[in-house]
Amino acid sequence: MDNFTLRQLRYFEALAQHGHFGRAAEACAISQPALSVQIRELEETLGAALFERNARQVRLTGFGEDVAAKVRDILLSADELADFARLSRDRLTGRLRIGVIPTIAPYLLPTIIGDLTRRYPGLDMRLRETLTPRLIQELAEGRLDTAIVALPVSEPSFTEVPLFSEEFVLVRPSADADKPVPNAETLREMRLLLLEEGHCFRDQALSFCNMNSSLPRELLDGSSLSTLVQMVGAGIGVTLIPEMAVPVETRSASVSLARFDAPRPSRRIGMIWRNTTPLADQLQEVAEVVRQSAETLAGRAAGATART
Amino acid sequence: MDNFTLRQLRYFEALAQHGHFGRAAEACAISQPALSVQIRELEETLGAALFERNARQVRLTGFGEDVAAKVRDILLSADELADFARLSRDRLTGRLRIGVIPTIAPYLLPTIIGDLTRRYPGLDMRLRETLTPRLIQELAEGRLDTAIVALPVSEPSFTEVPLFSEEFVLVRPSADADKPVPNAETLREMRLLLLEEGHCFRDQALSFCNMNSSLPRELLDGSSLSTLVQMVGAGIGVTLIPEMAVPVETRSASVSLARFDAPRPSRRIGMIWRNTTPLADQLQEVAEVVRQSAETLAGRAAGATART
DNA sequence: TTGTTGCAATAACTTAAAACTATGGACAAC
DNA sequence: GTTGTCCATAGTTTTAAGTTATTGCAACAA
Repeated sequence: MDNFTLRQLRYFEALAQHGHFGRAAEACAISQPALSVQIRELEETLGAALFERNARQVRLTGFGEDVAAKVRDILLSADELADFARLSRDRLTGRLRIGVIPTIAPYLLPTIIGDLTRRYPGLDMRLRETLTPRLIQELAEGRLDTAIVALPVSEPSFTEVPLFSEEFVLVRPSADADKPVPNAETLREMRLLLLEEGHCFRDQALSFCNMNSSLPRELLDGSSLSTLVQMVGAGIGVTLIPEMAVPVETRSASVSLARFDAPRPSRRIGMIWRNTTPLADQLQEVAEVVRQSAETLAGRAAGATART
Repeated sequence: MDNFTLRQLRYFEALAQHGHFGRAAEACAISQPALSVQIRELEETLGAALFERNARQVRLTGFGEDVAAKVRDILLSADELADFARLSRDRLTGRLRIGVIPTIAPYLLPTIIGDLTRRYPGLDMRLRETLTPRLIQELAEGRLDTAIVALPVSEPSFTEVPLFSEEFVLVRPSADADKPVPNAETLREMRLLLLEEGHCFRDQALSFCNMNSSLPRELLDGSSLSTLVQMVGAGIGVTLIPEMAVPVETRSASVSLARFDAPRPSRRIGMIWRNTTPLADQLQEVAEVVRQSAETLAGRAAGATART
């Protein structure tokens, strides 16, 4: 087996360079006998003499010269590894895999991508948009580093940190703009358009009306908030969308917005990660950046809602 | 400073591969706590977590994956070094720098180059032809590994091994073929052509006649044995050449050869190397190959002399 | 020859590193 | 709860690497 050590290779390089045991030892900050022993052991492991010692000088053998070239290569790679580690230390770097639910992703991502790359230059951000159960699964399997979802998730192996709350806004045809704002009960009488099954936002909306997802209802499910708003604009029914979606989704559709009276429906959005992730500290930082991005966005959204 | 060890890198690779401390430790033939400690120390040296440990599995972090790639590279280079050493062990390999004096080189080299490359495939042989003093200097300085010269050299720092003796043959014009063979005294009366100063063979020839090199003589010095023989052919004088040169140098010239009566002039040819060279064992082997090459050559030379 | 000097090797010993066994604590599964 | 798996920690022993002191060899000057 080849059990020489990196230390021996460093000593070897020093001796090859200085051609003198005493000075090479000094350069390595060890005593001359220590160097002699390590060089001898390296020669024994390799099975051939690396140096020719004579009374006036220490010189590499032909074999030693060949070895020296390879040793330089190894030590260079080792130093590069150390450098790489030093540069990565205490810094969020390399790959960061973030999962986001579909009712957040289109509105929040454009902002946070910019904010995060600005905050962490050189970060290789990989984004995944899918439904909560899959995000949870991928996070548990280590295929994601973190996810932005609606809280609570209640997985004991995950840490949750709240980011913000967002209220739900009623979207109804422009014609209804002057009608009174319905409450949870009256909403149940209306034709409520919802996202298809699996979206957490669907359940959150239903829960506001105290309705059960699995009850037989006359339903028209949309695959995205955008679709739902278009359907409302066509006079097919009403829907709820999260506040954050308002500026994007109601820009071009002829619909009217209405805010509920208290208790207003809302949901809490947060970040989750594995309890065991070594990135916990850095993810706390990321959460803070996301929180601020969302705050900025909410300000704009509120403005948009007010104008409508 | 970066003081991780190759051992830690090997353990790291095993753990990255197995994803399980117990099994990785087994693969490394150490106990599980030993592995845990070494991995922890590697992580401390690098300043960041390499693995995420949880109850069911051990998984590389993003940083760990980057490190794993670099570690593979380092370990590969280390293994290559070990392989290279193992292949070189006990085998004459790589560069071998041989010096030869000019009165031997043209006759011996063609044969021994062939014999040595046949005997040591992959040997990178580098030949140097020059006068003895320079060979000695270059050998002492480590710019040659060995030299083939006339013995004795009497350098206490060199080891000498005899290869063979060769007699000197008188070369005289064809017209003199039937004259009696001169002895040392009568030779002194003839016009003796010699190599220029610096060639050991010049001194060896002179010493046979009990003449001093520095004595004022009517001389015509040649720069090679070939030149001398041509001059003899032109009737300018007589010369001595070593037996080994006979087949090559007298092939085309119209000269006659004569062997002296006892005591015949001769010289001993041998190989020398630094006492301290680690190649001593291999050079002994080389000497044996050269000796046999010379023997073959001498047989042919004797045949040629007889025929003339 | 005979010190003397410079330098690497060796010896004897100490300190540091790495291994072992035994045990503890977290967590998932039953 | 209880059990089993698995990694971390503790305490101890073994091995590796370093120290100082000394020896031995070769070169050089007297």
